Amino acid sequence: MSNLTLEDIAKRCGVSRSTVSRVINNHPNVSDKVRKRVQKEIKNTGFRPHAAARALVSQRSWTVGLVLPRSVNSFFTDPYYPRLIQGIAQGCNQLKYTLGLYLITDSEDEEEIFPRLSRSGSLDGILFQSDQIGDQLIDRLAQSGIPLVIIGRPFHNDNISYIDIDNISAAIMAVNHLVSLGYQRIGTITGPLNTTVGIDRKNGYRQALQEHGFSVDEDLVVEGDFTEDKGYAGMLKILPAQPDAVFVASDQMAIGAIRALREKGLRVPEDVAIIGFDDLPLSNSADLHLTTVHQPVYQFGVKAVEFLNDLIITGTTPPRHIIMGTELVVRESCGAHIQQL
Amino acid sequence: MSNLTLEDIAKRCGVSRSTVSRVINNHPNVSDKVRKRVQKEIKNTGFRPHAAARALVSQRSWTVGLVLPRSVNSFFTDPYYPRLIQGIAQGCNQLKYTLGLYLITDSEDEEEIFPRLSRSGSLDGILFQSDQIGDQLIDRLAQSGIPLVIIGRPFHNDNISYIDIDNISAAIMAVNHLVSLGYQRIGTITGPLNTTVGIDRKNGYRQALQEHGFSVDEDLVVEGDFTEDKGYAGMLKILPAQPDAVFVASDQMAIGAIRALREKGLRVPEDVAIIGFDDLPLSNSADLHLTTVHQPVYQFGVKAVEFLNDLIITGTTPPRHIIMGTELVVRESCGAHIQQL
DNA sequence: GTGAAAGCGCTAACAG
DNA sequence: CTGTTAGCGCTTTCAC
Repeated sequence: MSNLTLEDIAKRCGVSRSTVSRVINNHPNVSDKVRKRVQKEIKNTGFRPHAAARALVSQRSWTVGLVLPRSVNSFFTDPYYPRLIQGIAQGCNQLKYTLGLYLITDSEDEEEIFPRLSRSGSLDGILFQSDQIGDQLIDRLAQSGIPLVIIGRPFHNDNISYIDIDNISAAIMAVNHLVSLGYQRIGTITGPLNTTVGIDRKNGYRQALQEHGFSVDEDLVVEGDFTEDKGYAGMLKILPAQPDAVFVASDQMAIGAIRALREKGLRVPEDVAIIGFDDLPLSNSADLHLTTVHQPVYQFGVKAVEFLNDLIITGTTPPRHIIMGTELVVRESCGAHIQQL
Repeated sequence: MSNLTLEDIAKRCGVSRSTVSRVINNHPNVSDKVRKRVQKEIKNTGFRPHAAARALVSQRSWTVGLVLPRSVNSFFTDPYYPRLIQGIAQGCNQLKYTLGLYLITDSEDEEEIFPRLSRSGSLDGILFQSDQIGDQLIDRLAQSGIPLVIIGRPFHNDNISYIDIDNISAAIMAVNHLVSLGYQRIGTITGPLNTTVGIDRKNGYRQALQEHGFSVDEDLVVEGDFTEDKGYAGMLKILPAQPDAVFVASDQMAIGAIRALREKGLRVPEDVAIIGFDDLPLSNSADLHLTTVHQPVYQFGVKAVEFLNDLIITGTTPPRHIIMGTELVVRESCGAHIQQL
């Protein structure tokens, strides 16, 4: 329908196409009278400037890419990603970017995606979910010079911009809380240990324990992958070691862990206290008042886009790191309310 | 990095830019010798044609948009959407489209998005999640002539292309199965009744009952919204009417419903049989062997993109409708295995 | 089989 | 304040 061009609008208004362009881009140098006339015509005709033409001449596509590697297998199982994507979408809306979504699915060679991402003119910048497998792709992208923000701390390459939460401190905070409540045998169900988030939270756990003079009992440490099933299985596996409290690296896993506990006839927090991580809406549902580390997922997404926009405008060097804070949300599953009686 | 142009490659190879263009686009009229030389140079330099320039001249952006209205509040709660998006992403990869994601978030006026979608040159076509609120946006989009496929049956406008599953037949199939197992008081927890999918599944339920000569007891019908919480609340609400079986319009709600049942000390399926809808991975987890209607969410997404691609190539008229099949997956929650003893 | 030339629709100097 | 002009990088006739 809208196959009008700048030229068409210009003719109808009896001005040149530059003037119309100026009106569209809010340049000051247009008389009010002409501006009004042109604006009216634009509105009446429903004219929209051609995106590709604009992108070509201005070398800005106003599109940013979000890359989610296939190893993010909790994508359709964990509410974390949808929430993150909502935040990112919101950030894009605010800054007038279009969001291009690049899910690397099983069948696609990760190699294949590089040309699509680096093709000049299609993306102003890239948001890339940190991931071990994708790390060499990240390096290539960084070298290509395209503005790039890694979501989460990347593996090898600290010489690159990223946004993350302080997972180590957050885990320490959680475990400290457990210690302060008097628990003696504190276990953990970790995230996947081929991700920095998994590693960092685990390290925080160890660090907190050590600071309090506890030794780390490896039987109390089980690797998970953020899925509920692994939370369930992890708790089953950890139970023989007789924990009195467990720091579970995601709420989704905590739900599985609590399910395992209940099936064994164990009560939360009386028999085993639980602290989760994420604080997504599900964490405080009817039968589950999970004490958890709140991370600002949505705001994190918004911020990531703002950060990327910064790099697009001001350049990618030197690399910068944004670390967002977390906070402990104390509800019932850690047993704090019992202690206060 | 890759600020090379066709012209640069041409020079290095001692040919014209037309020839390089031909090589890139696999035109036949290039001698093997030259083709090889150019291909090698492209590979060596890592040259990528400029997307915007290409889009401008060919009037194809190779991008399709996916629009998710804000009323889809189960977006970050129900695994359905992530799975659908995976399918769509896969379809896009196959057909070499980039996927543009348009989440309409609370704060954004739905009006505001129309210009972004209809801006010429940015999108080759649009996938739009059916939704009551968005329906007028759908009409405007359709009128603008852009290739458009609605995901799910739209509300008022049958004069538009859409892809859906046969929700009515699927619900009938589910309820028939319950009837054939001898249940007498079959209830339903519906989807949101401001969506066609919610309405259709409810109508299928009624229809099946009526075909078998059952009257529809309104106390056995409760409106839900696809979230687990509403499944939980819905079951609590329906319980006084003493159902012996309940058709729950989504697995996510079924999980909540079963939770409610268990809390009341009721067994599934002995006391109340349950059939869900979706058959996402969660439906067959450790403690939950849900009988459910399988819908091919992932393939549905792939198919939607293929359909859209068809419209892009062959034109949007006349509108076509694709209806994908579903099947009943009998597991334990409906009690069929007990009957067989 | 290959090159020259035109032009997609727009922005941004540069004149005036 | 406004118009003219020159491309942005590519595809595609049209000659040869």
